[in-house]
Amino acid sequence: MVSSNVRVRIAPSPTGNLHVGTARTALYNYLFAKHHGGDSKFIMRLEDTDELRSKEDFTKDIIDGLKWLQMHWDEGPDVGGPFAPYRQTQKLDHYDKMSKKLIASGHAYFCYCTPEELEKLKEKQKNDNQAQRYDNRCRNLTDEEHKKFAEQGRSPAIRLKIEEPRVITWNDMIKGDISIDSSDLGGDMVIVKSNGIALYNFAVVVDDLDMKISHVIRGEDHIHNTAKQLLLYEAFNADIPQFGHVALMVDTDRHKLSKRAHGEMVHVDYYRRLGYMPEAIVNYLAHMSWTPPDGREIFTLDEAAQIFTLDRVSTSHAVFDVPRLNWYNGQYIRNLPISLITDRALPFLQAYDLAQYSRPQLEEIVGVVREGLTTLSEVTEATRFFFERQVQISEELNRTLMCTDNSRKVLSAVRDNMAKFPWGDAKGCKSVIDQIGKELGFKGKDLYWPVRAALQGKTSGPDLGSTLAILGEARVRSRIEGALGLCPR
RNA sequence: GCCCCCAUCGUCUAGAGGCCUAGGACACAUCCCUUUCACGGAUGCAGCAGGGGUUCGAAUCCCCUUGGGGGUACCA
Repeated sequence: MVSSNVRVRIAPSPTGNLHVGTARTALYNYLFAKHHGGDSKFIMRLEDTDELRSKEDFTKDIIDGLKWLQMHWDEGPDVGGPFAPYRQTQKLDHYDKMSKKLIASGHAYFCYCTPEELEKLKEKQKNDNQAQRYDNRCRNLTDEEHKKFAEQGRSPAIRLKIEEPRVITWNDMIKGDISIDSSDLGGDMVIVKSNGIALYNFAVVVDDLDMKISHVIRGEDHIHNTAKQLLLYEAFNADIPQFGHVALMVDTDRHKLSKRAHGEMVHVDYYRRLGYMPEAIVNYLAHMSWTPPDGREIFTLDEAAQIFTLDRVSTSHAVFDVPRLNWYNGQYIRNLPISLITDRALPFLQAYDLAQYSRPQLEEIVGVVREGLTTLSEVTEATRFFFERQVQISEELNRTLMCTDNSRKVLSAVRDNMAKFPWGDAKGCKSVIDQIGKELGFKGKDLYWPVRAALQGKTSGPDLGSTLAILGEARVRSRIEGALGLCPR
C-alpha cells in the first residue's frame, strides 16, 4: 500500500465475447489498483465506437464475465461514477467538441480526401516501393480549397498534425525505455472520421483524460498506439499517464490468441460453461506473466493484490496452456469448501432426480467424486450411478465378471446380510463387505469388483464404502438383486 | 517492405556478474500409497538460440546474427 490516487481502467470493446487476454489485462489493472489501495480506483469503460461490430450481447458477456471472475470495478457503465458516461457512444458530442479544440489550436485540420483517393495514394506508394502512409496533402488547404471541397458535398475527417521527424519516448512500466520515430506513424492521423465519429486513439485519450487515468496497463499490441496517443496528450497540453505494456498471450504455435484461429477457447465463457472455477482462471491468468516473490503457485485474488507489482511482470510472450489451467482447476475443485463446490455442481446435475437425496447427502456425493475431476462438467458422468434407478452393466462385464460363480456368491451374501450394514457410515459399510469376504474366503478384486460393478456399473470409481453408505439400503438392495437377475441359472 | 517488442527445460517461470553442477510448477515416465480410478508422496526426463565482446568471473552487461511475435486503417 504505497501511494493512493491510482486510477486504472479496463476498456474492452464489445465486438466479441470476453477474451481471456482482456481478462488478464483487466486482472493486472485490478491488482495494480488494489495493491495501491487508498483511494485507488479500478474503472471499466466500454469502447463501442465501432458501430458496425459492437453488440449489446457482447457487452453483457464482458460485464458478466469480469464480475464472475470477481473483478469488481469502482466506476463503470453499470455502476456509474463521477466521470460518467463510461460508454464511448454516449460521448460522441464531447469528442466532437474536443476535436474542434485541436483545430482551433492549430494541432488538427479537416481532411477531405475520399477513401478512393487514399487507396490510390497507397497503390502508387506500393508500386514505387515506398512506405505506405498519408502524404499530409490536406494539411495546408487554403480557405478557397476548403470551400471548394465543401461545395462538392465532401464531409471531412479530422487529422492530427504529426511533426516529422522526431523521437517519441516513454519509460514503460514493464518494458523500460521505448522510442518510436514519428515518421513511422503513417502520416497525420485521423482522429474523427468523416461521419463525425471519433476514432479509437482519439476517444481513448479524451476518455483517459476525462477520467483522470493515472496508469495505462494494456497489451503490447498497443505500443504504436501509445506513441500516437502521446502526441495527442501533447496537443492537449495535458499530463501524461504512465504506460505499461504486457506481452501477449499466444497459442502453442506462438500466435496471438484470436477468435478466428482458436474459436471459443479464447472466451472466458467457454471455461465457465465447462465448469472451471473463477478462482482457478484468475490464479492461472495472474501466474501466467507474473510470479509472486515467494514463488507460490496457488493464491487468491486478495493475496495477489497484496504483493502485486509490475516489475515482476514478464516481458515475453506466454503460451496459453490448457493442461496447466486444468491443474489449477483441479486444485480449486479439491480445496474449496464442499458446500460451494456442491452449489456449483448442481447446474450440472439438473438431469437427475435430486430430490431423492438430502443436501448433506448431495455434498457427500460431490465430495467423493471431486478428487477425480478436472472440470466441474465432469461431475455429471462421475455421479450418474448415484442417481439413476438402474445401473447399466456392459455385456462384457456381465459375461466376464458378474455371471461367474464367485461373483454370485459374493452378491448373494451381500443381499443376505443387508441388515448388517450401518448405512451412512462409509467405514462401517466397508467392514461389512470385508467380513463377508472373510467368511467366503474372497479378497481383493474377487470380493470388491462384483459389488462395485453391481452398484456403480463399472470396476473403477469412488470408494466402495462411501458408495454403499450414500446409496443406502433400498438402492443397494435393488441393484444387487438386479445384478443377480442378469444371469439366471 | 518498414517500425517496435521479445528470447532459460515441451509449457509457465525463478534468476537483476560469483550463492547456478541453473531452482520451482505443469505435462510426461517410473515407484510408493491403494480393491479400482483418482488424490497424495518420491524419483527421473529435460533448458540458458548462435557468435563475438566487456570482466579474474556472464544465463545475467554490450554488439551482431538468427528466430519468434506485434504493429503498420476514416477497426478497436
